[in-house]
This record gives sequence, structure tokens and C-alpha cells, in this order.
Amino acid sequence: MTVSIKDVARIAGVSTASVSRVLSGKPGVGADTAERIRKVIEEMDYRPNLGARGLVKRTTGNIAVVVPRGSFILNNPFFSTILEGIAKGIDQTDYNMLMSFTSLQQKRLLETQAVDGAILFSPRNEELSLEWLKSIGLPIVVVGSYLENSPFPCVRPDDEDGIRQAVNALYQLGHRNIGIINGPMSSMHSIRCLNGYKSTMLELGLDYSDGKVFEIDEFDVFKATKAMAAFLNDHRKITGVVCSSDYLAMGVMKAATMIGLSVPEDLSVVGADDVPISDIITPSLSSVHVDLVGIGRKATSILMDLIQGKQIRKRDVVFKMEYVNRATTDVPKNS
Amino acid sequence: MTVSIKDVARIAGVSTASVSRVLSGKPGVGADTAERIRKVIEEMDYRPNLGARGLVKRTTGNIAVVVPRGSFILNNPFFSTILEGIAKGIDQTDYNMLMSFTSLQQKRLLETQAVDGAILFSPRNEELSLEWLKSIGLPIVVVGSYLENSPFPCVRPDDEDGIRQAVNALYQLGHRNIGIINGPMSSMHSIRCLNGYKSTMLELGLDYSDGKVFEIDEFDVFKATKAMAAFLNDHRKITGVVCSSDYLAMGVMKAATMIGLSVPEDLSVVGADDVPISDIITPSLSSVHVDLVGIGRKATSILMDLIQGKQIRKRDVVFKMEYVNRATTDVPKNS
DNA sequence: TTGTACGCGTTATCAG
DNA sequence: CTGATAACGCGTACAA
Repeated sequence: MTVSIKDVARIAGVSTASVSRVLSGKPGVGADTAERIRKVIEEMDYRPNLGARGLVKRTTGNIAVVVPRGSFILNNPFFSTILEGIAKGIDQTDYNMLMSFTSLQQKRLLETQAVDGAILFSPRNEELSLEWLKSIGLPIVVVGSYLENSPFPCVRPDDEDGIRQAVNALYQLGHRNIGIINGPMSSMHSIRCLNGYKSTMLELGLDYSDGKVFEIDEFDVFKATKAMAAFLNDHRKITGVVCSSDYLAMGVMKAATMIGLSVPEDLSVVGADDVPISDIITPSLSSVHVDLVGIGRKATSILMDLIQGKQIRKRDVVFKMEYVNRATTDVPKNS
Repeated sequence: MTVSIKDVARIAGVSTASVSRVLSGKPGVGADTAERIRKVIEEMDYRPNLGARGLVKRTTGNIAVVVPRGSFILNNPFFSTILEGIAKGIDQTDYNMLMSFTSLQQKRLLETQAVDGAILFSPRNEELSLEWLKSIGLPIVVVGSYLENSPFPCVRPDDEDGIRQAVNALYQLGHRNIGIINGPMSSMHSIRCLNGYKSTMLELGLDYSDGKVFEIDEFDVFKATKAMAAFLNDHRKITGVVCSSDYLAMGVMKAATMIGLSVPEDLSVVGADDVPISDIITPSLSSVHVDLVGIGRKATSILMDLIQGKQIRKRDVVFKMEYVNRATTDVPKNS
């Protein structure tokens, strides 16, 4: 049904070699015959089969984007914003983006020579171990999350410093009882956030205890609000909280209103990453900005370099964060 | 570098045919040889080349998801939630999701036999005309948006009825000056929303004029807030607005606070689609719910049927909407 | 039960 | 400048 290069060659009265030549714009074909071939291609509406081409050229023209499995990841603005950056990066190239969502499918995707490279969000799961990833010998860039001595380049926010800035901002507003709402400790991001929080609290001479840190079990803000509300209710002394993500911060705002706390009057909230929507919601969310789109773009461009065999100078790229004060932060009530 | 079926055959001392047979689990190979082959496959860590397989089987194992070009689409919760549904649908299959973001790349993706089918969000642009889409003879399902006599099955919300319910809800609260915040008229969705709005206003015997409808030029909520604020400021009589999407509604909430209007005291706001985040924000957004995830799943399953050559009974699937009252709606101030 | 050989659509190498 | 033809990795009639 679909017209192949042979058909074109036959109709044009030439060999497939010549057709292939004009297709790839290579020299070695007469101007007149080239023109004739071009006309036949046009008339027959011939399009090369990318799969067949890939077979001989040993490239596929698409890169894998591996996001952690789990529901509603795509809805998480942290991911979707970085994804936007990746998309923008891919726009500049001739690559397509290939995604799969169960880890089994992701494994298959990476090992069946279906992609020329991969961008990983979080290489932390059973099927996709670092060992295994290294063994398949695919150009890989990790994005968004920190990895201990990763064999792959990482592009990520300076999350630890981000939390530091958040705590400091709250401190300067007068807060002394500062809590942290953190993601599950299975992720390095959460661990680093906790570290940044602890050390900053210590530096400031502030008291912190386990009573001030709340860790959601699974990364589902919607399910976590009730637990957060209970936590906030049990720790009324806390006047301000820093969160390891804007997404979590929005859950906290919800939780606060659930127990009759108003933001920022009764509770100051600071997010992290400064996702686009944070500026839209009311009250607009104070956060620690980082160029998430830039992170996605950078990851893509590094991957392109990797695919083209270039050597990467700086293996890791860390994007700096910067506190932006909006409407969810204020001086504590009784000050 | 990568091990092929030939290598396996050679090491196992059999023909490639036998290897292929055990690979596809087909009969006609002795239990002992099969076992030996399996062992060699395991030892050599052989993985079939999907591209080569696709060449002979004339399938690629991946489907295209075509989203409208334009920035920050992935961040739009309407899209990302449907995308979640598509992802969940794909989970059940052996397909991968292939995306590209510029319309030129999308065109190339669809015509180079790189996918077995496609899910389109909005087939409204220069390069991807309905004519052209039909001509490439690919199984296609349209999702999220209505299409006039579309040659492809559509899965979409009953947006017109949704707006109707929104207007009615506002009416029953006592609102008489009801406005609409709409997307660009280039999309059928906006047109249908406006229709639903107009007809309902008429049925209710309410006055509507162009002064009550605001249409954003481009679908970028972030840029549109200022214009919306100006509009709301010029039409202070309006006590309630319906929006063609939750995303827009959030922009309206922002715009309202910008000009000192508080929601819902001074202005009631109703969104559309009831995106997950709408329940999280404060005040939580009254909206017209529709199962966006279900829409994505349904689109995927229809596409699978199409790919398998099944005949589709109902060409179009319309998901019903249902008003859900939250915190952005109240009785109008002076009533 | 097993192997041979051809074809899938394309590119690349070599002759002419 | 042009055309056979051999790969690329795999599936599958067909023959043995």
C-alpha cells in the first residue's frame, strides 16, 4: 500500500541508489535526472520509512524520556515544566520524544535499540538500576534529581541551597518555629532538602526536632492533605513551613484552611522550584525560583552532545535557586 | 557491538529461524534445543531489535500523541490530565508513546511510518489538515475537542452542556449578571462554550451582550490575566463568571484579586473540566466535572480497536459533565 | 524438528 | 554520473 523507494526508482526509470542520493541530498546525480526523480517523489507522495533507514544507519531518531511510574506524574507541575523545557530542546533537533510509563515498558524501551539516548527523571527503581543502565551503553542524562556518584551527567536545581534560602527568608520575617514539609525519603531530593533545612536551622540557632518535620509517605499531594492537616493541627506552634516543592506547598495551603488556619496570617508557606502556576494561585505562593524550563533544555542539549560523541566538560550542571517573596509569607502573628 | 539474532544462532549452533521461533514463542522447536537457545539468549543478554522486527511485521509498536504546538501546553492541567489517562491506557498495552512538538515534526512523525496510530488533541493547524490526515491512512482518534463532521472518532466532554450547568448554578445562587471568560474563537471548544452560554442566558431570560463575554487572544493564561483584570474592572456589574476551562478560571481569580475583587464575595467563578488541582487551590474552585482521565483512557482503547481493525460502533464518545459546588461561588453581594 | 533463503525499505560500497 | 548489490536485524514460507 505504501510506496517504497523501489517504486519511485521503477517509475522514474532509475536505480534505488539514485533515489536515495537525491533523498539525502548527496552529490553524484545529474541535474536532469535528479529533477525527474524529485518530481516522481512528489507525485507518488513518497515518504522514506524511518525504521528501515534506522536499521542501516543504526539510529532511530528518537530519545526516551523516562519519568517515574506512579499516578499523576504528568500533572505534577515540577515534572511537566521540565518536560516543557525538554520539548523546547527537542524542537531544535530532528528527534522525537518516546515515553513509556510502566517500568517494564521503560526497560524494554531502553534495551531494544528503540532510542538513541535517554533523559531520566529518577533512576530509582527496581528494574532500572544504575548498574543496568550503565550496561546498556546508551547516552543518558539525569534530570531534576541528584544522584550519588552517578555515571551520567545530571542537570538539577541546587535544592539544598533553595531550602536554605527559604528558611532564611522565614527567619528574617521573624519566624522562629519553622517546620518542613518534605517528600518521601526514598528520594535524594527529600534527603537533601532535609539536610539543607537542618543545617540552616542549626546555623540560625533555631530549635528543630522531629516534631517539626513532616514527611509524606507517597508522592500524592491529594492524598496527603489530610495527614498534613493533622500534623499542622498537632503542632500549632509552627508559624512557618518550608516545602520541598510547590506542589506540596499547595497541599499545605489546603491543609491549613482545612483546620482553620489562614495563610499567611496564621501560617507562612514557602514552596520550592517556583512552578508557573504558583504565581497564579491566590494567595500567590512564595517560593524559591529555579529555571525548570532551562533545566529541561540543558538536559536535552547535553544529551545531544553525548549522542554526537562529544566529551562533556562539566559532568553536572547545577541551576541556582533564588527566593521570590509573594503572598504566602508574612511576619508571624504574635510578633 | 550489540548482539544480533545471528550471533545467538551461531553460538547456540542453530539457525536464526529456531531462535526466532523461541523468541516469539511459536511451536516447532524441540524442548532441549529451545532450552539451549534460551540459555544462550540469557547469557548473551540478547534483545531483539524492534526496528528490524517492525520492518518485517509492518508495525512499530508506538503510537503518536499529537498536542497543539505552542508553549506550556504540557503545563496546562487539561492536557496533562488527559495525557495521564492516555498513559494509563497505554500501560495496558505494549505500545510506547511518541511525541513531537513542532507541527513540522508532527507531520514527519505521522507520515514516515513511525507509528501505528495517533491520538490528536487538536487537528487545527496549517500542516495537519483533516484532508491530509485522512490521506495518510493512519488509525486516528481525536481527543478533547469537538470536530465538525470529523472522519475520525472523537472522545470529548459535553462542554456545551457543561457551560449550561455552570450558568444555571450561578443563576440559582441568585446571579443575574453573568459573564463568560472564553478561549480563542479559533477552537471549536470556545465556540461551543459560547453557544452554551448564550442559549442558557436566553432560556433564563437573562440579558447578555458582548460586554459580558471576554475572549483571550492566545491560550496563555499568564499573559491574559492583565487583560482579564481590565475587563472585569470595566464591567463591575458582573457578579459571576463562567469559564471555558479551570485554567482560565484560575487566571480570573488572579485577575480579580489584582483589581481588589475578592472571590467569591465580590465575584463568583466557575471553571470547567474540574482538573485535579482545582480542589487543592484556595478557595477551591467550583467547576463542572468531567472524567478527563477516563477520556484519555477511552481514546486509547478506541485507538487500539482501530489498529486491530475492529469496527467502531459509536464513532463519537461524549463524556457527561456535572457541576460541583466548591468555594468560589456564593450568592451575589447585594442580594 | 530444523534449516535455507528470501523479503521488509533503506543506505553504502563498489563497478562500470 | 549511474546501477547492481550487499548489508542492517528479523520473520517466515518452504524445503529438508
